[in-house]
Amino acid sequence: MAASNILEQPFINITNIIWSFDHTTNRVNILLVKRDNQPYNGYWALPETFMRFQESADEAALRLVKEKIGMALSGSHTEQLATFTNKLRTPGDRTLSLAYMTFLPDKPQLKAGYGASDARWFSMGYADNCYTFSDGQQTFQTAISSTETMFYAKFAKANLDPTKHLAFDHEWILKIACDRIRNKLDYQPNILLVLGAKFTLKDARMVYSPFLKTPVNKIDNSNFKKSHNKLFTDMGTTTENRPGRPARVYKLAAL
Amino acid sequence: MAASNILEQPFINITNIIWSFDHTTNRVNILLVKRDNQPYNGYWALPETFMRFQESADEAALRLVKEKIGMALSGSHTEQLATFTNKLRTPGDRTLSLAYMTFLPDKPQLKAGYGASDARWFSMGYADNCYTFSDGQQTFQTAISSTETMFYAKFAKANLDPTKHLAFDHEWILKIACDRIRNKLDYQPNILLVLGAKFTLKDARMVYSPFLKTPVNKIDNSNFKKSHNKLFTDMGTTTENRPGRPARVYKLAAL
DNA sequence: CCAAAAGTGTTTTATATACACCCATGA
DNA sequence: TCATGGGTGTATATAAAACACTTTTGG
Repeated sequence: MAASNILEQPFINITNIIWSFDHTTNRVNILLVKRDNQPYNGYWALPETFMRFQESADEAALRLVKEKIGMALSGSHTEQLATFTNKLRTPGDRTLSLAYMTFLPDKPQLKAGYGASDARWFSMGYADNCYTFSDGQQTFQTAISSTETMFYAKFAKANLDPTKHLAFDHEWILKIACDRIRNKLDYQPNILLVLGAKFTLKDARMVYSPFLKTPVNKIDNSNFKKSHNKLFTDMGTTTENRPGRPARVYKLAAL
Repeated sequence: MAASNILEQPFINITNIIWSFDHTTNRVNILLVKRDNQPYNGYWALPETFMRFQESADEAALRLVKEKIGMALSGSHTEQLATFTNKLRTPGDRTLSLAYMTFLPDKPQLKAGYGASDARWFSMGYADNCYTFSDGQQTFQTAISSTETMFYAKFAKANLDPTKHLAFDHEWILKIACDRIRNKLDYQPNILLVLGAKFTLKDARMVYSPFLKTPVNKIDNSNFKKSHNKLFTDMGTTTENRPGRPARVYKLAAL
């Protein structure tokens, strides 16, 4: 595609990291799509859309969720991550990405199609230097580089294998996303919205686990409750048919 | 792929909050310019520029600094704040702002001109609900609203007085900026770059003071040192000709 | 009554706050 | 040697971490 428009400004792209939680595997997930167009044809990538003239970026992010998963959400589930404008991030044309994160209250089945050849949930894990996302067959990981310049310097030189790497700078964007969520875990854990309206403390610890790179049973429930009870509101008790004392349920406290 | 038509995507604007420190008044300052074109002609505003096709947003922010103050800076003095895309933020045309912050190592004299009818330093203070910025004649303040929707709802209805209010949503952008700096004061106080290469603990406390909404002498030097010494590197002692023990000087520790 | 799941309490340790005291310099 | 500016130390309060213990359910 040839540059450019009259204004000589880059294209504006919305990139959305869509988070969910699988209550059977107790794992945090993100949505990845397999690209069906150039550039990076055949690569897995974060869902993207171009921004339209008569919408805000937040609205575009929500439209993307509706297009990909057919789920209408309120703005309270979406937040801005950052804007990525490095010149090396797109081959050929200049495109900048406004990155958002959406926290789905459940994990819907994915329909095929919608402009991509495939769309799947990838469950989150962690390694020493990075976070991992796997669908059982393929595993991708967040960028290792710690600074933007380091990342793009490597990135521009590399010829990426589509079975090991995501399209564009999406491994960098994902790194920024995971770091951001981790930093907000102790004062504004919006990531818990993936648990739906109510959750138990164990649910919450299972969400925290990969971000803290700590197994769930290593996160002490007593201490966890004490340090986070300002963030949660008690909503009563569950009635589940299983051995053991029923757990209390909480919701995120209003800021 | 759509979007190559300029009518289908908003304009991209770079807004830069340029911070400095006045060593005679011991006050933190920001640069404001008086607009000389529509919209908001005659209003004071944050410095802005349109983004060019062959530059990153970070480069555009640095170009803006060079145009406004004639100072060539490295990227390490600039950081991204957020991107503002609300539909109500610009009358008529849709324009989104990529907001950056630049921390100048000193406070240069401002030359007139450069596309604005005036450009001045405004020194920072604080009131109960907001931060204030004054040049001695006029005082502007950061937005009072606590959420984005609240701010823009009020903003769209108001007919703003140019002697009391900044152009566009700049009072909101400034609020986000001050809040961000405040939050990072205890783990990544880049705002201290306004003090130049070296600074004393008292200098640092004078920068912290308005963000914490606390008078300098209420910030205990002993405790301040203990809780921030991981962030600072000792660089020796000053030799100033004034009564009192010479202060140690520090620089920001490398992350 | 036992095992499983969850919640409570206590001790230890680290960090934050308040405040008293000591040191180095110029006049 | 005194006032001024700056650094050091201690005692107290508060919060974090580790871990032992009690409660509630199903079988």
